[in-house]
Amino acid sequence: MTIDNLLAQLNPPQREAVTYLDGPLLVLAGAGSGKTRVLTYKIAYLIARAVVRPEEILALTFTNKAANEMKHRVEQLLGMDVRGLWIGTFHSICARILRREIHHLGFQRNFTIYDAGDQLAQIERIMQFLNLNRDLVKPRQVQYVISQCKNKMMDALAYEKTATDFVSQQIAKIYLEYETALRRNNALDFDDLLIKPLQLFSERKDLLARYQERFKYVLVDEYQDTNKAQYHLVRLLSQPDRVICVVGDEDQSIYTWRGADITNILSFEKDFPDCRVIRLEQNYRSTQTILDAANEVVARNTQRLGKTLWSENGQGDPIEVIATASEIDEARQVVGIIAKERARGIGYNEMAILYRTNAQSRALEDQLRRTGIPYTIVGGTKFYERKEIKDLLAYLRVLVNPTDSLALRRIINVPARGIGEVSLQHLQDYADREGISLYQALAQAGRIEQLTPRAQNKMHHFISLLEEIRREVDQVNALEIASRVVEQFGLRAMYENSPDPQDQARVENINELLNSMAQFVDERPDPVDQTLAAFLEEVSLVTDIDNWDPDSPVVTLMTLHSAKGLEFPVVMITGLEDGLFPLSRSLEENEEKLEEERRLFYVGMTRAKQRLYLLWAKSRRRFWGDDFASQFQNVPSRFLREIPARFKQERDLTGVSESPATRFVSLEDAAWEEAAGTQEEGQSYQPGQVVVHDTFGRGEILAVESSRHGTKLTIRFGRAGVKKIVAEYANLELL
DNA sequence: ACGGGATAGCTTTTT
DNA sequence: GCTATCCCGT
Repeated sequence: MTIDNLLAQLNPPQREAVTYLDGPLLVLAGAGSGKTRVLTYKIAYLIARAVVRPEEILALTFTNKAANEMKHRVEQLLGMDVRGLWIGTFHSICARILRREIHHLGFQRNFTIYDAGDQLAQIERIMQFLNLNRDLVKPRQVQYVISQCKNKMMDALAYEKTATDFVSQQIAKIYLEYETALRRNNALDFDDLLIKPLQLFSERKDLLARYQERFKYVLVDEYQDTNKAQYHLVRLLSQPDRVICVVGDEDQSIYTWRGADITNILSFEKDFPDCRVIRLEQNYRSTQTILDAANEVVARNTQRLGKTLWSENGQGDPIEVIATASEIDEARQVVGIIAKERARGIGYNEMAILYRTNAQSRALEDQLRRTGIPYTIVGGTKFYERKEIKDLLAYLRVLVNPTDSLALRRIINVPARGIGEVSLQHLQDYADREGISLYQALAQAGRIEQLTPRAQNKMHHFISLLEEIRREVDQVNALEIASRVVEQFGLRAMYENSPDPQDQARVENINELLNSMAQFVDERPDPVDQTLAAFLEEVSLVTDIDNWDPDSPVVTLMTLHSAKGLEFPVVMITGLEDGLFPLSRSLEENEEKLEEERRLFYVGMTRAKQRLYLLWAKSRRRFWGDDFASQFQNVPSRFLREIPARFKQERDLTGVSESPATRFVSLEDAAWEEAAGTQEEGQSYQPGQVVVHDTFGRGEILAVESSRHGTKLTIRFGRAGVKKIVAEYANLELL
């Protein structure tokens, strides 16, 4: 395609964004305004005009899927291969840099990437080692603090200095130990992937200069969701010529909870005073009704640069707001909508069901399965978290990086081979004494006097087999290694002859992993790309959404977060209840949290091209609180009220749930319904009501939750803050 | 050393 | 309610 043809396909602001090359550029791209198009065309333009060569471009995206699509699109536009182009997520690009350079920081190139689960396991182990009571701080909390620190680029020593109270001092200790453990294991966690390159570049200016020289043009997608580390990385790599183009939408910033810093985009103009700002406000996706409604909602936020979307797609249908009695009824209504849309000629793959939390998929799934509607669930998957899969992966990790003691510990006695707690402790003591890794100690088991000959023997056998396979690791492909591991260590045999159906499922899962490895190998013609190391990197950085196939004829279920960047002709957003969406924590905390929830709602609404359905349930069973399965009484989400009446059509079906044939799924459910019903006979509470408490005074009910133990109310009092109160025991006066 | 039964803790969103 | 971990008897 010629450059002129290319540019002719863009509207004026898009064209300007593509061709502007005189300095830093900020593109504020509203939902559906062709942001991906601008990025791909810009890359194609840079190459076609020979401004830079493909290998001199660095493009950073939010998902691997986006990266792959953009790359294909660029190749299509140019009609040529762009192999050298650096395009990928921040994490994968950083991993790529580190695989080449990390030896400068004292790590080895074959480092392991720890996911959240590994992180947690490592923290738990350290806490055990330090003899710390789990009641003092929960491992989860420590993990959170460490991650937040890393996102702010605060290392363990710096954190230690700020730790004034006892608990933070303990966390600081764990943090310090955690860092040494990772170093010893030659492992990096997700946050390290972003931080280590920064460390590298600050220690080795020569390397920085090399990469700065290499990347003549830097592009960043979803700039509103970058954190401090990513921000610094981008700034660093775009120097000295500041040849940079960032694209983002502050209204779609939905990841501040994991360190994304909305000020990165809000103050881009301050960081690059001579930058050009281009707004893309024409939306090519949704109907005017959907856009207007979304605009009205998000306009309530204060943290924004501001823009107003418009489209030429016509008014379209009003937004349907449907009130249902329970999550089961809500799911039934969803099924009804799908059937109706099908009759109108909408395909299954053109519909999406979105929700705030993964747990909500369950009720929906039940109904879809029951009615035979084909569906797929994106995210929330725990495939890689299953025991048998983690075990197999741990074997593979040890083969690639024997110093990964976390992985080695996991498999040293799986399947049971007679290396128990005591022997393991002796082994560890020896390793500590000699200052060597657990793996090295294992190789010297014969020299450890404390071990019984029997244990020495078992260890010798185990390590010989590992070593034998390890010799092949770089010679043959990932699949071959894995199948050998499965066969020779008897990972499948462990479950194969069990009568337990769960064990049969484990066998299938192992087969499924081997299958995906076969596919991995098949997809890569070059043996260099088929290695085990490459596979392990892929599984740690690739997510569910990356493998999601938009053309498969099934309805898609996913969280609102996962839906970012996608679009569907028909979108259903479920669980629009105060306390669920927006989630109660954001209501109990501050206005900023609520604004983020609102942006999330905005993201959800703007996924819809033609029709948008918003559903809520008056009563919902949630696995939460002390009693794990309690029934919550809900009022509609405040977000629903924020949509002006002229854009919506409301249907109240809260009273029509009594169709006895399908009403109760089981006796047990009936009991729950009854439990929820009883309280309505006496005093009935509803979120939003104002009550007076003897000691706490006036307060507003935020949530009503009923379980075996009675009705529990979450109330925000003027002075005492948010409290949880059992209604039966408190003398509450309704106002 | 290992398997069975009791029990604690869990669910916000994810690269 | 589910599951991962703990505790105990063999």
